[in-house]
Amino acid sequence: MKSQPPDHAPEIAAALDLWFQQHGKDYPWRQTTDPYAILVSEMMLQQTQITTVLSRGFYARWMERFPDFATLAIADEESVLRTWEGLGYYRRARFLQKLALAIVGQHDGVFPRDLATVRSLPGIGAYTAGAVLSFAFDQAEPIVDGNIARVLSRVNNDPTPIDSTAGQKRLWAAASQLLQHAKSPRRHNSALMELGQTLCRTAQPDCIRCPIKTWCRVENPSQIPVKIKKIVLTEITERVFFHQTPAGIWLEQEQGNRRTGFWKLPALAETPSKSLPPVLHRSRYGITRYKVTLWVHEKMPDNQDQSTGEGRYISMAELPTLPMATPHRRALNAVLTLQNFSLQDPP
DNA sequence: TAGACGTGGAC
DNA sequence: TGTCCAAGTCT
Repeated sequence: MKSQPPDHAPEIAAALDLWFQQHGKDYPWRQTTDPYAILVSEMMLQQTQITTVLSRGFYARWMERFPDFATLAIADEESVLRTWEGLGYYRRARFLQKLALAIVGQHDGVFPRDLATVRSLPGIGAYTAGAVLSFAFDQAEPIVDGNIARVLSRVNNDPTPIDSTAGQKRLWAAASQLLQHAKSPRRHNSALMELGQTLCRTAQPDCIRCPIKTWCRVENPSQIPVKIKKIVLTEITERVFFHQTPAGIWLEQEQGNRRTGFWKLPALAETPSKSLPPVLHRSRYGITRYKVTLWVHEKMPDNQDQSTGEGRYISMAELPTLPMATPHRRALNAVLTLQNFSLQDPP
C-alpha cells in the first residue's frame, strides 16, 4: 500500500505556498476575512462551478441583498429562494437562512470558532466547516473537497476510490498531515484547492506546470482518482397545463418534496385512455438522476380541479418575484412568448 | 450507507 | 445531442 501522507510533505507544502502566492486567483471571498461572506461562497460553490457563481452574478446579488447574518435571518423565505434561483440545490439556501437564525439566536450574532460547534450548524459538513475556519480565521483545519481529493490521490498514486469510506479516511489523513507543514493554513488550503481546480484538473491535467510534480507519484493521471458511484438515468414525462385569465396565470406551489415552495405550471391529471389537450411547448431537462420531457398543454376542458398542489392566479407583475425552478420558468416564458406572437399575428 | 438533491459548462 | 462532471450534505 502506498505511504500516506505523501513523502516530502515539507517540500510539497513549501512549493504549494510559493506557487499560490505567485498564481493564486483573486476571488471576492479571498478579499475578506468575514466568516459570513466566506460561508456564503462555500455554500454556493458546493457542486457548483466558480464561473456559474461569479459570472452570472449570484454571489454579488446575494451579498448585496443579504450582507450579513442579521439581514438574512429576518428575510422572508420567498426572497431567499428567489435570489438563489438558478443555482440549484435549493436546500443550501434554506440551510443558510436557518444557520443565520442560529447565529443570531444562539451565538449572539458571532460566528463560532470551534470546529464541533461549526460542524453542528445546518448545512455545514466536514468540508465547509474546515473551509470557513481556515479561510476566515486562518485556523489549522484540514479540508478535502473534490479538487483536493484529486490532487492527493494523484500525488500518492492511490487507487482507493475517493467516494468510498476508506478513500475518504485516507484523504483526510493525508490532508491533515500535509497541513502540519503549512506556513498559513488559509493559503495552504486555498493552494491545494486551486491546484486541483486549475492544473490538476480532471481532464487533461497540466503536469508540466505543476509546482509539485517533482514529488508526485501518479503514473497515469487519467486513471486517478477512481470513483465508485455510477449514475443511472431514468426517463420520465412531466405534463403541465397553461391556463390564463384576466386575473393571471394559474400556478401551483410545490408541496412536501423536491422543490417545496417553488411555483410551477399545474400538473395535468392522469387521464388514461383519454386524449390529451393540444401541446403548446415541449422541452427536456435533467434533474439529479432523471431525464425529464416536459410537455405544456392547453387547459383540459373542465379540469379546473385536477391539479393537486395549492394554486392561485398569478399576475404578470408578480411572476418575477416568485421562486420557480429554471426549467419551469423557461417553459412558461416560452409559452408566454408564443401567446404574444399569436395575439399580434392572428393566423 | 446509498440515494436524493439542480443546473450549466465543457467536450 | 449526449455525457460527464463541478468548492458536499443530509437522511
